[in-house]
Amino acid sequence: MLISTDLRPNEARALEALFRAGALSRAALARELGLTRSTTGALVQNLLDACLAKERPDASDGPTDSPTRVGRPGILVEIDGDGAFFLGAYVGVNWIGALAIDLTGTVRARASADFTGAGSSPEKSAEAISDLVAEIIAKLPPGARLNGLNVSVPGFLADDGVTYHAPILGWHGVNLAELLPAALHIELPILLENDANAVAVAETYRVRRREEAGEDCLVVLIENGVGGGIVSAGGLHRGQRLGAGEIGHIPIGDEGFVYDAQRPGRLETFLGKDALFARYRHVGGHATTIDDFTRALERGEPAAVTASRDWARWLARGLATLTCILQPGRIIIAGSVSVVYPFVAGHVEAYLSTYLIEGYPLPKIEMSNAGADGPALGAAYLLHQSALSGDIRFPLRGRKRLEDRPLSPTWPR
Amino acid sequence: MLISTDLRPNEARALEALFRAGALSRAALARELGLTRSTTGALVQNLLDACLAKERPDASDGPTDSPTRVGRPGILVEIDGDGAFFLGAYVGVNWIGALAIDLTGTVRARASADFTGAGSSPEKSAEAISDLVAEIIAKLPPGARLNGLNVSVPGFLADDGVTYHAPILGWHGVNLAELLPAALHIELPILLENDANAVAVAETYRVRRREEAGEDCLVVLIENGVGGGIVSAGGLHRGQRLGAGEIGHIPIGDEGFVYDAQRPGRLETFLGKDALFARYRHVGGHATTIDDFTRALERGEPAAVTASRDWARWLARGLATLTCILQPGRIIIAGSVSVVYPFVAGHVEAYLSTYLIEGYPLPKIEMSNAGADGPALGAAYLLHQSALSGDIRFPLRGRKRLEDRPLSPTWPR
DNA sequence: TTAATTAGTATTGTAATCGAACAAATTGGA
DNA sequence: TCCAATTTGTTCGATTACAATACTAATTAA
Repeated sequence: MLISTDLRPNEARALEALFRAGALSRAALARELGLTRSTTGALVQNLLDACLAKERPDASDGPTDSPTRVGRPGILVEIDGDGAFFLGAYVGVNWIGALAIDLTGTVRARASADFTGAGSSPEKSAEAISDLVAEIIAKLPPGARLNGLNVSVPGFLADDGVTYHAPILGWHGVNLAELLPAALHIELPILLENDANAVAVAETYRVRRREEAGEDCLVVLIENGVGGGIVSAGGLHRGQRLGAGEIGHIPIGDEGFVYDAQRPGRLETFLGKDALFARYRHVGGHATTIDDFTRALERGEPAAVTASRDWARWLARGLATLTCILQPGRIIIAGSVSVVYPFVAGHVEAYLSTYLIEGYPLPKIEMSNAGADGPALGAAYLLHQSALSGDIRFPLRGRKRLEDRPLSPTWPR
Repeated sequence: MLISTDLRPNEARALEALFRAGALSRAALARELGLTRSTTGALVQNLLDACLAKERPDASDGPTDSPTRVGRPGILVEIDGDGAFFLGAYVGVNWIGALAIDLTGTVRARASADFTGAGSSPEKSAEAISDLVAEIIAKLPPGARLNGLNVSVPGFLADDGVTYHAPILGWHGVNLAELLPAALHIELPILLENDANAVAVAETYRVRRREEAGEDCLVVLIENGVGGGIVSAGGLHRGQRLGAGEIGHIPIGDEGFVYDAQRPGRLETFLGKDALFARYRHVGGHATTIDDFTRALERGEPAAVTASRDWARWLARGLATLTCILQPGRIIIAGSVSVVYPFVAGHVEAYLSTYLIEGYPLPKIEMSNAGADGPALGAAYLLHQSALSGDIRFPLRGRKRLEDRPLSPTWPR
């Protein structure tokens, strides 16, 4: 009676539709998927048996389909969050974080720690991640099925296609995917992802408004380095070696605000945190933290205003380049330096429009929502997305069917 | 017995596999598709009945699968070219062209004419295209089934999502997809495509080597303007309004080789034909055509060498920007100015590597193959691709099944 | 000549889906 | 209050695409 270890195509599509909509009746789901009600009924029954979906007990809320409608009301079906869990982690320059989301995409547990990734070894990073993962697992319901760990790092895949470079962490040829399993003591699929890509997913995966669903989106992540994540047609544009979006390195001026002997004038040397503060000091400013800098901006300190306007001009130039090449519908500014953006939004948009041909559509520019969770959350979302799209690495099968056959990536408790 | 008007999924996959391989036995096709021989046999029979495939009479050539192999030899099945035809056209600044490919992707007819698109009206363009299309259809076998016309233009979709801007043609808010049907006197799906995108498809669609199949590729089309086409995972990256890849407009320097009051220093003002010749004259050169310029390069004329090296430096800078953002595996230089590239290939690669971080993979840089056919050929290939991937706008059904039901996009003769 | 191997086909079984019919639950009138 | 209209969910064949198996056909190697 029961067969394939992974989701069949329409089961995956049903879960995706339920994820997007939150909850649907069988009939509404049938319309969504283009199947008949009878087929959908059987489909839903399978998902219920597998503990991947459940019927919502309170049929009270009605704003799902249409209000005050004739006919027998449907029974709302929604994803059962406890059906599966996905782990995301982030190795940053100053801190490290991890979190778990459930099958509904809700964050169920998070943990973080100060960690000087730059001064430490990849082995230490693996151990730190392992500790955070253990901490998180303890907060999840007993018997929770873990479906993978995705770690986002500020780096890119090396030419060998296996190891990672993360100059900003001092990593050269590191294979975290090999280090982690040893430190974890759990068998779990391990993936790595670029941090800006992860943030891009975090900002775009959970789409509320319908018109934003298929929208192309560019996320610009500004810390000390500057990274970019490109989401097109709902998927990441990763490039040939999963290293697309290294926008911090595009040559854009002759000389940046901070000195760089190797590649002077690249975007990072104008937009990164160090660059901003170098410029700020150059025009007479004194603050050394982003918080102090924004407070100086709030009270209109001339040096801060000047530095932020200079920053805005180069940001606009970078965004113009990116817009010409990618034509995103939306650009999201993320990272700790992004808090400067609201002070100069008008300037950036004005500069940007002078760079583009008339008639060329201007992207919407927005601030990030995910905040510090972004990198780890996006990493976890990527696993969620893979599982819901039927990726065989993340077989979604629930408890009732579980008895028939052993499932490897389960956390025994 | 007969059912859906379009291709069923595995029929489409089978045609795609046959297209890539050229010809396959049923058994080889079964391995390719991951189906059983029995299923594939039925699948092939359907394609034969529909006149979309045919058995190759000479079983003589063997280099399809493996040589000197034991066992009963298979009967090679290949796509029946006459099963369907696709039209592609190109409206350039100086000329206009059109061609027809058959279901195997082979060019079966072409026609072109001098045409000053810049000085003329969109209505005239539509009429000129219509004339060329009539000329082409006359060369095709009687009863040929036409499956659409795709016109590539050096322009981009306007903000309204319907009309096109092509400043270089003097087009502002032109809806060629509405003008064309009236001029054509045939009912035919009409599509428009950016010319650089089309060239990108022309350069990448027909992949011979296996390792290049899924490769990300960037095509840089250098005429007077500079356009880019981005192919990722076998599909075009079109951006939000189908206008991605307008790389000629990225701000890259302070001032170009040619004066531009509106947006000085954008890539086009360094790399376009006018820019190259402006630089050439500036350093004392006299030639006025690309042919003369390359001849000057061949005999080592100092002015030509200087101009080409300056051109190479800015090309490298542009490619560095594009490589950081997109990380293509391959970059193809196309357009009439591209013939300069072989003279400075070494310089471009050397410059490029200085712009990129160490460890970052360098893309392969190649010259275009498609030549002047590129824009129209790519446009036609896009229709071919849509049809083979089961797009309902291009229903592939052959003659035997055709009797049961009227098919609109057929050319009555 | 025979064994091994591979290609193609005929037959049968099965999972996914559709279509039609029907019972259940609701709204809106009469 | 009752009944028509409407929508939901389910049941039960029929259909379809595919797999599994067994068989025949055509070739090479021994």
